[in-house]
Amino acid sequence: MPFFINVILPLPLENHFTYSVSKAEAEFLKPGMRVAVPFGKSKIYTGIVAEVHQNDPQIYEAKPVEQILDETPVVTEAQLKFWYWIASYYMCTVGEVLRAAIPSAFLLESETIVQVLKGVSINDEDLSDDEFLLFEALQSQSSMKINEIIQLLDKKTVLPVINSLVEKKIIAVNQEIYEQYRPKVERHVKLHDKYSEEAAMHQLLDELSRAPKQREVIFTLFGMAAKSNGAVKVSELCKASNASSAVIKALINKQVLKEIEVETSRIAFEGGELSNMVKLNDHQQQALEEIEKAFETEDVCLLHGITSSGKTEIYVELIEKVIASGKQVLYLLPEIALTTQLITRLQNYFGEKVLVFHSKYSVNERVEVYQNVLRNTEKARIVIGVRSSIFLPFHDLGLVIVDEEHESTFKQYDPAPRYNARDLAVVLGKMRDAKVLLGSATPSLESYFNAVHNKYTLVNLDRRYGNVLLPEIEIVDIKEKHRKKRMTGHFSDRLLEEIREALNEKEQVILFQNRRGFSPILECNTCGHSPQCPNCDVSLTFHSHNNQLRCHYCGYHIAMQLKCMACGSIELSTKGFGTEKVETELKALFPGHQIGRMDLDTTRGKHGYEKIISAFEQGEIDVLIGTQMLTKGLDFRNVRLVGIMNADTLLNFPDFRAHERSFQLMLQVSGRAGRTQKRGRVLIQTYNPHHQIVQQVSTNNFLEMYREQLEERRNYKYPPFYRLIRITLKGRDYTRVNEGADWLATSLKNSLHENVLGPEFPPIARIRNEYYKNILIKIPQKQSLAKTKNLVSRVLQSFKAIGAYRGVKTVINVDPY
DNA sequence: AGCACGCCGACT
DNA sequence: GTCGGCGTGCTC
Repeated sequence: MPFFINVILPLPLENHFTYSVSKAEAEFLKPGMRVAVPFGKSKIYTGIVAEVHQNDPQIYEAKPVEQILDETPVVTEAQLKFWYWIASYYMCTVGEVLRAAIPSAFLLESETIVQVLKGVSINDEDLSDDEFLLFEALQSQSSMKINEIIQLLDKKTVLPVINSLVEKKIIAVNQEIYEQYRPKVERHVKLHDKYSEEAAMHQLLDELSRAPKQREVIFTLFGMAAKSNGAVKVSELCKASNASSAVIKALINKQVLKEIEVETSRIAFEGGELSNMVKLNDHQQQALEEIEKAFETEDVCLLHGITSSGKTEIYVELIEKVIASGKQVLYLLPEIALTTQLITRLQNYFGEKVLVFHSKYSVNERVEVYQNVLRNTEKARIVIGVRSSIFLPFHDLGLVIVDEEHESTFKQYDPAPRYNARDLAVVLGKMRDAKVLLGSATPSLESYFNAVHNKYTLVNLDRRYGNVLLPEIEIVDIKEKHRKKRMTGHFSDRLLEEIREALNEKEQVILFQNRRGFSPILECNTCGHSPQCPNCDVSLTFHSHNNQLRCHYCGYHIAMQLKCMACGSIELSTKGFGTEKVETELKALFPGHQIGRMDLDTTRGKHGYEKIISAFEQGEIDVLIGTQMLTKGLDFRNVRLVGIMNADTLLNFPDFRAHERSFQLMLQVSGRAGRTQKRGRVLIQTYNPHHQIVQQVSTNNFLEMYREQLEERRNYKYPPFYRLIRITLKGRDYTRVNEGADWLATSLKNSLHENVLGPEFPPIARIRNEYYKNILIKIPQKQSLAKTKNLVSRVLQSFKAIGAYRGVKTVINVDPY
């Protein structure tokens, strides 16, 4: 009886694919192993074995697997189960989950390689120009990839050329599979074995008497090798002996030194003293005890601890106990780059038991982290990571901590799977019998609701560490200030006064300006026209540092215009304001002080953030202007004043979570002020000083915000009372998108009635020349989630079958955030 | 998602 | 008349 395997391919395809294997292979293969399989006419993909079975697929003939890539599974059965859950909940394919879940270096893809056959003689006249060009190129390069050929011939369809040459028996094509992961090797050298005898050694030194540099190297090597059993890193030897690598190379050539390559880890913890456990204060101790007590019977706990109340120390205590019991800990953070301070702290406590899983890590680094977790090594006791680390192959997970659980970056927006790592943490916790701790100074309404309704246990921590006072929050009515002419650019007299005072006392200031999306746009004073992006429905924004007009959505840019593009007038002005504008104004107002800016533009590059942050920490920057990224986890000691330039842009955002977000954001920024004994001050500039959210921020009244917003959510049927599924339609053809959206909404309304909203154009209805339209489905608590999703899939399937709506793509987002 | 096969416009 | 564009359908 023949054997088969079902394979998950990293593609957005619903079906599973069956391949045939031999009996021996069937016995060897286990779910979770990688196999290379042919797919389609010419491609080879890496897939994960989902099942080994003997059910012959009657309707087609299964192809044999190309190659087995693993000796042991790289994906555990528990992970597979988790993947299927995710695919079903977030309405995507398992293949898409696979893509997101394992490091891309694990997924080798085939590359077609073209080579000239040996000993062919050709007749020029038999070949077309392109064929000849390719043949010529292959004379010098021996092999070429398809992409290279496309570049060489400068056209898209090169296959006919290749096929023709294959037919003429001039070239051959091969599939090559690349193992992308390469272990990192370091060059070490040691003394050649023949010098182990003392006599030989003396002779060598005599021989080298006329080569002082080389002698020096040998002596240095002695000194170093004593400590490291023989072999020494080349780079270190160079440094220590002050010799160039040429000297060492000469010694290697003379066979005095022997070169060896040592595999090393890219993710090693680089030394550093371990610090002792911090002593918890009474409030922290109490919170810790409450959490531990809750975990005796409950699975999920929400820690509501105000900013700088010392949540991290509580985490550390919990982690300590969990790893002592031999289990693993996952610590999820919204953005790693912004929390280097926290990572350093944890590494100081736990040393090399901590692994970090970064979005900016290279593929190789990711593979190493993954493999350490898979092998359950000593390094992988604690993993700190961003949302994707929820997919790591934990063996024995004891605790998942989701820090800053309200953060929207836990939700993946694009591509599928559009998962929320915070929610998945709770699911994973259930599946793996691990405890889950959600922590935040400003919990999300959803989590707080769950806590209030006894789904989670709520633990409060409302005292700042060291009893630091909460900052004093002052609201500045800029409408009033404008009327009284007390504004200088975007600064009110109050704000300027406070900045001046802080600077005089050599203290630092943070100014918060929401998103660069509100950067200045160019506007003609004569006709009011402002330059638009040709591909998207947005105005181009002005960037002064390179004097460009830029689209944030597609990257389109043109040089700054001197004349209005519509009427030719030269009277142009910039409207709206972003971080750049604030910076310019401030520099003019405080010429003697260092002013820094932190936003997407200035933090580009691998160490962008760190540079700015450390410059601020070192006091090289007096005033730091920034966007959202300032709000997270940074702990600056000397910040006296935080200014929120304009609260209204936040509040008026067209989203049902806008108010909740504004509250969270403003409170988080405020938390940056006065983290030491001296009381900090926060100034909020707004046109709506009586807005309830602004008021609630100023009185730090989370509960009132929670109750009020919850009431709105109830009234307008939003989470946590209703669950949401958003369907986005997009396509190049405006009419098709429109009509398709109408059809889809109508069909859904047939069964779901008033709980289908839209279709509506999103705020930006066209991006990269594609038109967008949204349909929102609201699911009441008592309505079955699974049944609703089933219905949605069925309707979508019929939609895709309608010819008139061809070219309209649909995107499903479950629990949009 | 890719990629091949198939049908219509701008060139030799 | 072909070359080369993109639109449709399939992939175990």
